[in-house]
Amino acid sequence: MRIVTWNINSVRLRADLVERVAQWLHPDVICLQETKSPDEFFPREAFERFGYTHLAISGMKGYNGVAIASRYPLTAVRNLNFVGREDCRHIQATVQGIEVHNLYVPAGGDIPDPDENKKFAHKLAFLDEIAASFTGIGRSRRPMVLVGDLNVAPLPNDVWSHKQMLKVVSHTPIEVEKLGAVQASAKWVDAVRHFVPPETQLYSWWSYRANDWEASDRGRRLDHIWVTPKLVPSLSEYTILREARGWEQASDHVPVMVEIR
DNA sequence: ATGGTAGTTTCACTA
Repeated sequence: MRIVTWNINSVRLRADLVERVAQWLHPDVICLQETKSPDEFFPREAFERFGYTHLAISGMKGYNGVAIASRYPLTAVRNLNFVGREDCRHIQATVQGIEVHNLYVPAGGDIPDPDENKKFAHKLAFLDEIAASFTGIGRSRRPMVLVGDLNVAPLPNDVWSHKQMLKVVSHTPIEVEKLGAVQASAKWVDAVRHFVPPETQLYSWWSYRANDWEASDRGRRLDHIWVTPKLVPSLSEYTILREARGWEQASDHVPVMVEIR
């Protein structure tokens, strides 16, 4: 099974780019974040045309929104809400016996201080609640995959400059610590770092604000695929589709793919 | 320290 995660930054604007992702990566399951569309306006026809006839979607007007599109049937579809908000940041479904969780963690604003910045406080609380929701359920359950825009780049080589990013939201020690607690909650294994050693820089997001994203290459790895331990021996391939950042009308995030044999 | 771009909810908000 090939599973892709992609922050698409408006599914209505970029539905056609899903076909290009399908042609490059041949995924069986595509998990999207920031769809920015109420469910009744989700471009179902486009996904069906590309072969993704099974959809689990949770969207709202203008903000957030997550979706799982699959070539195989989706069962046990469920949304979870965190920090008391119904803001379409989680959807889960079971596909081919694997429980897939798709998450869009709050970005957290600009100031990395929960007292000064409510968005940062929300992000930290959100991470705490995800960790709590998975604690203790890793074992004795069906295999699980967690994907999404987690809005944290945990390793020093998940950002273009560890030193310059330590006080920038997405790479602060408190966020890295809390993401680490999420990862420990179900013994999640970072499936991309399973293939790529921590000495190698890896990014999945480049700001729209750079003059030349490719030349400056000030990226961050915000988009992740994690698997439960029993799936690790089955990990067979990964791709971070850097090319997609250069497409016309690109998202600022690129698709990340892992294959599980 | 500043401002840069993109998307949708638009002369404002989120990222």
